[in-house]
Amino acid sequence: MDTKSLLIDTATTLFQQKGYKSVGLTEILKACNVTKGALYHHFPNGKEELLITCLHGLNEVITTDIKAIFSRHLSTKDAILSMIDKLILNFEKNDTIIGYTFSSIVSEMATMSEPVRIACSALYENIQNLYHEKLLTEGYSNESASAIALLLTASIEGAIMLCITQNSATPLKTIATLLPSILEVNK
Amino acid sequence: MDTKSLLIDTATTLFQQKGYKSVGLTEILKACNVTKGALYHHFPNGKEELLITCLHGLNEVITTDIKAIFSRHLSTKDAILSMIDKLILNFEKNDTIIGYTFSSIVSEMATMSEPVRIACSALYENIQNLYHEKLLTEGYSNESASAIALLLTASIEGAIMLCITQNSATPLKTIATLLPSILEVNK
DNA sequence: GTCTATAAGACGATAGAC
DNA sequence: GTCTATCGTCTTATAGAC
Repeated sequence: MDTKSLLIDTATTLFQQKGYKSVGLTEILKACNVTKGALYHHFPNGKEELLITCLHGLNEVITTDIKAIFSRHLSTKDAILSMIDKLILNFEKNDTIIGYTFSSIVSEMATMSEPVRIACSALYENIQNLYHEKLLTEGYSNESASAIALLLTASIEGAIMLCITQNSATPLKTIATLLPSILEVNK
Repeated sequence: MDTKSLLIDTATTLFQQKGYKSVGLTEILKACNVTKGALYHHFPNGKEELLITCLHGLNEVITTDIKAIFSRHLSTKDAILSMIDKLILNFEKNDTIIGYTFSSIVSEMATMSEPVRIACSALYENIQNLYHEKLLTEGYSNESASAIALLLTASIEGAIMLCITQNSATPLKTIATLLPSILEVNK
């Protein structure tokens, strides 16, 4: 793998695990055996540019992943439940959720850096759009589809935060039992 | 106000606005005209001890606030809607939600410091207990009351994160339109 | 494109006077 | 209980050799 991709991959994982400020450049560099010179060659504007690139990459990963899950399940309900199952498995393996959430970065950086805020906003918008489209194919109205897409995004992100705080996957499991009825009622 | 309380109040606001790592000790000290010597007299273990004290204080503030709102509204539905209204007002005034959320601290610190994680966990548990009790008085079963309490906490915290990311109160407003039906269905 | 060495500053924390 | 001065350490970022 080329140096640039290696840097992005390593940094993405570390940022998701520890947040932005807690991860030093030296830590990223050590983790993938790259030196400062190389980093500043690929990212002239330094750490923040690296973070934003990571967020763009995450956008693509999440999109293709959700699309794949959605194509395997006809109903939004089954698709969402399968997504949450994957999150739970991910959490129980790594003690943190890598690859899906970026709440640490959002809450740490959204008020500090406008470019980062915009990148995070695009990511959430993207996820909600995927939910929205799936709901439309099931006959939901445009308004209720977008409202439910938002509720799904919010409750899943909130549940992930509770999981991290409690050190347990229970919150995600509980959410999974309640979401089906929400989907049915608002159809 | 005594120096210790002044430090706690100032630090609480700053931590909620900017997160933990982004706020330097010097910034807190300048904001309330206190010197390093005084801070380390009241908090010998430094910044992290100050944070944990802030979280404990936040716990009491949130508890009394939610209890007051709950006593003014008979149904959980009305109480929650009134709570969200207050969050929206808070957000539109300050561009950040001060006094209620601590998501920035959770996601930044939960994986980094075990004492902080425990303090955050206690805070969420407390909030969920308040919801839980209120739901019990309305005749919800014990299990469904605790499940809904969790969903309420998760979806509101998630919505706050979306508000911060999008720089708009719309996510909270949307959540408010959906929560009533969730409360009715699971009764 | 990658390396090392170094700059310049911020950080949390401490010591000792008052 | 509060003050100032200072200590190490860590941080991001740069300069210049290869």
